[in-house]
Amino acid sequence: MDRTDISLIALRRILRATELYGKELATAAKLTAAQFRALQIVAETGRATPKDIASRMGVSQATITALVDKLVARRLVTRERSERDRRQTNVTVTPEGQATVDEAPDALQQRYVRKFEALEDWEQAQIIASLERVAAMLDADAIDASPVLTTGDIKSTDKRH
Amino acid sequence: MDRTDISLIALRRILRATELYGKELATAAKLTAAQFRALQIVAETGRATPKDIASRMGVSQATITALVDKLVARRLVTRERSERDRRQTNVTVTPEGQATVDEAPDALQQRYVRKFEALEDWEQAQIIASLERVAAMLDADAIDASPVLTTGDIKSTDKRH
DNA sequence: AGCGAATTATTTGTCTATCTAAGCATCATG
DNA sequence: CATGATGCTTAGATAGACAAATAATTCGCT
Repeated sequence: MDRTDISLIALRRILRATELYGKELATAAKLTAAQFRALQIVAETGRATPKDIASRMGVSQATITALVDKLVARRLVTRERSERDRRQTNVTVTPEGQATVDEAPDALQQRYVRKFEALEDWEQAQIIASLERVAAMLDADAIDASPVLTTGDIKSTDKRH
Repeated sequence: MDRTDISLIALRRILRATELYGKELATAAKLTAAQFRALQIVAETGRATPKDIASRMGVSQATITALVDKLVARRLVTRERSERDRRQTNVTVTPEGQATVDEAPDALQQRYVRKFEALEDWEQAQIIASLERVAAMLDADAIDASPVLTTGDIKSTDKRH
């Protein structure tokens, strides 16, 4: 088996682990994976418009409407018309919603974070270089990928507004 | 922003690119992503039982029944009772099904393969080491990750049977 | 040999996610 | 102010997923 295959297999393991993690996380939070992702996006900065959420998740706005409906019903977010532009809706995380995200189980990501931080400097640097290299090889271009898998203290690289 | 965050962002880009690739692939093949994945699994060794497919995809058998129904309707696979164990069903890829997999569009993976192979030896080695490192940090353990994103010439690391 | 338990697949019913198309309100601009 | 663009929602459709129930078969044990 050549190196290309080996790298694909490792990649595949990463994808699979992440997917399973998503389900695990969602199950523990009593939400579906999609709902949890949406909630995370909102919680990241405290609020977001459906449009933002849709583009971050790569789905249509209609999907977000339904998703937000469910989150509102669970009182994890609220929905209000924006003052600045009354076509827009602000989806705002509630304390409960924030708590749900914060109390997400100590699974994959935290495991990853802990292990990553335990690495030697040079090793961290190498991994970053490699991951960025792979990401560059994979994505055609300009994909929005701010850290949804937030570690809790990242501020979104604010984009227009 | 610290290194952990940077690495998470890169990881996120990889995940996203791969997800989008899945959709792209499926659209081109006129199948949904799930259907395509199932077909790939069957095509990998020519046949598979619903049980195998379910565990490889991480979903229930009931889901596979419905998925295989659709693939059968499109004549991409056939279904017959196994001789060895008549509780089992063999899902076998048809020439059309195989062709569908083989003719999957020249998108992400091939882009990746080409670029990866163009790298210097030391760079390939570094990427592999990093990816495996990350995979190990992410997956709890023993996750089946044989190359579904097959490059066309990988034989499954045969497992019991 | 025969009975009960386990395994494999399917059916049925329900829920969620997702899309497209269409609609409504609002903003921006000529 | 009329027109078109933008942001969101609604409506209707399809797909994926699960749990529970069912059926067919095989296995384990006495």
